[in-house]
Amino acid sequence: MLSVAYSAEAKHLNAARLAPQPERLEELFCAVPRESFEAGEGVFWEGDQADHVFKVSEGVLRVFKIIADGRRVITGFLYAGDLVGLSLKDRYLYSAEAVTPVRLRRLARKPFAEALEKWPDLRPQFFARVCDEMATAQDQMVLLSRKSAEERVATFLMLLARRLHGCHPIGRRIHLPMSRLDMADYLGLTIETVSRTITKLVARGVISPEGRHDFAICKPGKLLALCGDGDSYEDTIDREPKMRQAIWPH
Amino acid sequence: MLSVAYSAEAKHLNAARLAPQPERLEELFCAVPRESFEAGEGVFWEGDQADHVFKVSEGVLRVFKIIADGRRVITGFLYAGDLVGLSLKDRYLYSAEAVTPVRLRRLARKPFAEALEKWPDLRPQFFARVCDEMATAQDQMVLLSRKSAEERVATFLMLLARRLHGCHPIGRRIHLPMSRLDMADYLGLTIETVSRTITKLVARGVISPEGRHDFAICKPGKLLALCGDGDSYEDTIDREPKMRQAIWPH
DNA sequence: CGGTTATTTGACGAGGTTCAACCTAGGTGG
DNA sequence: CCACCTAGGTTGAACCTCGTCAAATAACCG
Repeated sequence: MLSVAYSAEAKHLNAARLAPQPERLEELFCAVPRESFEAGEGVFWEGDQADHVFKVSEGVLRVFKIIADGRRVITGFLYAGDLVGLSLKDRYLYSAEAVTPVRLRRLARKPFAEALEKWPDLRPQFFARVCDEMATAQDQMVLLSRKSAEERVATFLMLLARRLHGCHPIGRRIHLPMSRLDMADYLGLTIETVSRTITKLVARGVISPEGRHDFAICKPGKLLALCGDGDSYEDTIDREPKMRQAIWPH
Repeated sequence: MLSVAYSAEAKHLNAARLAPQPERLEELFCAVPRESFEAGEGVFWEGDQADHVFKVSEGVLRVFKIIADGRRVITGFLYAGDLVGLSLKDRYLYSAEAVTPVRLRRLARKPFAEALEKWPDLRPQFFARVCDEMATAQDQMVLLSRKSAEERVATFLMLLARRLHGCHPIGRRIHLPMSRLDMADYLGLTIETVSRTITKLVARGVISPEGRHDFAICKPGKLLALCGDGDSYEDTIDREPKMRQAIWPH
């Protein structure tokens, strides 16, 4: 935890002192060896002492919570380069499991926090990561709160497309490493609804299946429109009066 | 307020010198005057340059996003003592409006960031705030993703009860300053469903209305059970085997 | 007191879930 | 090399929760 950082003993700084100053947050992790996890294997569990911060180096991780009756909510999928366990205090708020075979680097919280104290340049980078995490969480709240099944699936596909090849996923293929159940638990739907929605998108020629876990995006514009994010300019103008009524009921 | 007294005195003593080191993050805000907003008034808008950080000093704020068709998602309600605009980069990710008449203090981002650099003691406090924000966001994702209308409303009431008087809301009254529409947009429901659900809870004697915006919690245990969080210890143990099966489908 | 807005209540329908059957791919063993 | 087996995925039909539309009621404000 950050609060212990500035009172750290010298011995905790040893590793850091020997290492050159990292230029980027990610480089902190280069010193430690990589650990491997098989698909389905757990990395840590909700409620565990949050001793470590992780950097995914290969593969995909799912992060989730369980509530009554065993209902599961996947709050995110993490890809190579993503950091896990940043915005935590003493306990993990969620569990993490490997979706695919995963390799990751583990850094104890203490040296991580010490590095942040020692090298101020790292702090904005750290902060930016946390902000991204927050922004993602907010988008997910929007999705879960107000989007239809179709919009949810479209948004998810768009998200993966963007992650895999920048902002112009035209005609590109996307790979869905996770099961339909994972998707469902991420999108707040059931596997059946996810499956049906995908079928519908395929039928309309928006995407085209290339095996069960790969799709080609045939109509990226259409897919974007289906996300329901309403970021087109005309839309904004057209709905202004209606919005005012809805937003400011006073 | 204590923090006001501290600030005034310290400022006097250190007139021409460096500002005094604030003991707490919140005290940073004591120097600036309070601004007032009427109910329904906007404080900042999604997409605006994120120049300031705010501390609510009185009243309740709602924080929300708008998507296509004017659909609104309220991502949070902020009460006295809460900080707004912490986990942001250059632009606000959401809009903020006053639910009730609000008084708040505004601090420019730059001095805020400088204070964080200058006084390391503030950083863990800042970090803790951000973590709480994240934890809240995750709980909200769980609510929106997997909870029934009844569970959502119960969770909301419980949240307010806890905020108003600690962890034991037995027999206590809660005040809902926001409209049913606000509640609906926060819980991912419609006003009608919110209304009906409340009516049902009243009919079952779980809560009892005292005007439209005040309720007494008659059966806090029952209300807690209705939240669907399954956070009782026995529950966790009992469902362990079932969970494992659900979590690792491989 | 009258007009306005928020909330409640009712009837109905749609979107999504549930339950169940079926299909498909990938792995295993004969 | 093929048949079988199994887990994951798809499809169908009934059901149900919640959303929609409409009207009634209750609080609010001048």
